[in-house]
Amino acid sequence: MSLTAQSKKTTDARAASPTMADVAKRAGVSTMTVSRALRDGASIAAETRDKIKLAIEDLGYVLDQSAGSLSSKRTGFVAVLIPSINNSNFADTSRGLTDALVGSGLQLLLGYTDYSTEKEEELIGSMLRRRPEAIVVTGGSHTPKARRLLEKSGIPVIETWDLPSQPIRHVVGFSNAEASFALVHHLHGQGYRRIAFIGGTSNQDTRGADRRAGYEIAIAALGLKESRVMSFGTPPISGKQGGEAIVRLLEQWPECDAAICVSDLSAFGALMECQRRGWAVPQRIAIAGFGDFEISNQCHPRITTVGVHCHEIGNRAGKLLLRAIEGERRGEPVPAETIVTDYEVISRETT
Amino acid sequence: MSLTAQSKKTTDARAASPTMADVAKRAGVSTMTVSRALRDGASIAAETRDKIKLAIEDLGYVLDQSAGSLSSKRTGFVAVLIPSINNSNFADTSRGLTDALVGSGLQLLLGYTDYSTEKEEELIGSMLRRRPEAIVVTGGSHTPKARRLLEKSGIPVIETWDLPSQPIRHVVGFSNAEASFALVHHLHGQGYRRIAFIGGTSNQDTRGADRRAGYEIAIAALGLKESRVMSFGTPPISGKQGGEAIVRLLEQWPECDAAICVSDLSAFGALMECQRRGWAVPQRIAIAGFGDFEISNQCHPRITTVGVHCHEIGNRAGKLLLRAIEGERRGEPVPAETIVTDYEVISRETT
DNA sequence: CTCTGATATGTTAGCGATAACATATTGCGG
DNA sequence: CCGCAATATGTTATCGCTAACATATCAGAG
Repeated sequence: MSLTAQSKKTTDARAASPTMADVAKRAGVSTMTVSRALRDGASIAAETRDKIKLAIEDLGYVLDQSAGSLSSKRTGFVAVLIPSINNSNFADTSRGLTDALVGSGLQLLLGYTDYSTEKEEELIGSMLRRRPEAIVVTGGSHTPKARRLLEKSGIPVIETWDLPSQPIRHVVGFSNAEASFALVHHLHGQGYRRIAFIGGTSNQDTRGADRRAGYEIAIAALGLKESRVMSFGTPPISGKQGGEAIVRLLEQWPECDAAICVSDLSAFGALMECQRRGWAVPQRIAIAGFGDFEISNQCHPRITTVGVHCHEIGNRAGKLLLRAIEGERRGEPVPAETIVTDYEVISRETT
Repeated sequence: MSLTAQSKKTTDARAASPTMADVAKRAGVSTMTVSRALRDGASIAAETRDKIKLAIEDLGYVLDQSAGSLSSKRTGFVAVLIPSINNSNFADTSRGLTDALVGSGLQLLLGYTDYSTEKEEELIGSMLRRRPEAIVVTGGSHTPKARRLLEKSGIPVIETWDLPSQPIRHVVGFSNAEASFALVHHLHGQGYRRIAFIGGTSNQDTRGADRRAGYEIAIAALGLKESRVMSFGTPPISGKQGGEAIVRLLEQWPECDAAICVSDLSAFGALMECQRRGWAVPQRIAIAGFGDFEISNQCHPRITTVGVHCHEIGNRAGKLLLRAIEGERRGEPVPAETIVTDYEVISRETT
């Protein structure tokens, strides 16, 4: 207390961050001018801008965007909910989104639902509290409350990776059931007749459930009498679980000549387990996956799978939401859009 | 214009989201009471709380946290920068962070640097503009400006996955060089003498560079005359690149009996390529990775690697930052802490 | 010279919540 | 039945920034 008393505002508690007012004062301009200098090409004299930049440097000033958003109603971010951080498919989708948003001033705020709709509901709540400018969710299956939150959010909502029968608004995705159906057809075309399906034990992973449904429908449509579904592990099932599942599968139905796994990861695990046990793939049993993960094209033998255009899903979702945000901003009506993305069976060495 | 004119505040432009004032009005209380009802155990009459909850339901009100943070100085999130979304090591670390932060009211805001310090600098800027309560970065290598930003940020800073010689503040990590050194020693102990190193062509990935440095030091320390470094591809190198690299390696140094790959992913690619070419692993050449990715324990044969405790790194970083935030809040001095995490060589079938 | 329309900057009034400080209201011991 | 502490609620003043609307300056047309 014996030292010189200083201005309360500037030296209170270990130097609170400088504000725009501090910068303005130092540069000898008004805060509004600072604000303008910090953003787009508002008309600012080069000299003034330089003075301001200097003051900012000197003070180590960093704009407080949350204060700015309160005033401007623009938070500059988009909420994106994906099931898991550790799935290259969704990683690709968020990469696609990021790519689409470059230069738009929008950032991604990612949230992970762990394949749980309850967790999704919670996340939607906490995202919405931060006022994103749009929200992208994975799949079309939500808790009633989550759905209500999305519907009333007042921002563009995009459901991805599925074609929900009752979309909330925009959709960018494909039919997992149809893609799975196509894969069964492909195996059938290659001569396989006793085709099994390996997946998780619950329907929490709705895309996994859809793929199983597509499998069942295809089996029936092809007149293959028996459907053989081996459920093992909580979705999303891991490589290890894929390995265990194929062992059980061949114990239960030794006559199987092909197995479709719910994802490439489980297909990979199944393949490795077969190698460990000396079961020739595809001679003893053919294996196919889903999703075209990088690993499927690297391992030996390479895994037959269904390529889904993950990056494109994200990219088109990103472009769509930019249009939607822009449209809403200028008060134009933005019609709900459904974009159906492509998929294709990629035949490789395991079938 | 012929319809009944309504209150400007409430029916302006397609129903702007209701505010706390709307809720307060409907519930017949003040905004402060609503604010209290929405948070921790402030003293609120049960009856009042119910009235408020009802009003919130009716209006579909969602708290605007950005407005709240402006006033309370608490944004409720922590910035986390990791090199890549598509690397299970970093995924595990952010999982560990998330786990540590459960119940603290803090959320993670993830950013991906793509192994680029320029991108990191940019991200640090945009993160800081949103006023996180702490920031966790990967590695100890930053641009000068990024470093300055972090130092002046006024929030707890934690560097992870490395032991920087001049830490900014807190550190949770291990020495990649040391771990790599240990792996070379292990291979040497198994009888391998002509050990090579496979990695990327640049030092952008500093952890990769550290691992190579550890390899070189070990080679010298063990008196193995020649160090054989095969650089191929821009880090982080993929499985495919690992596969190409091992082919080149054995063209250039056919006498090699072991290869250490900069990461498990490249080790996996190398292993698969060997299988494809009929080179027996580990008889023709032993292969080791780094990071103990799940895949290394699933493939066949299983890959020798170095287990680093990714989840623990994240978890301890999370706990550390909670302490630091709490300490700063109550004005206590928070000493810089360095937490060194463990690693271990995991010997499996490829060596 | 005056007027017009760029260009550059300032002023004022919030954005929607919360901190901090009142002010009722209640319960209960004395 | 008074007074004091605990409980429940209200008031006021920001938080740091930007929208919207002035205002000032200046070049060149008329």
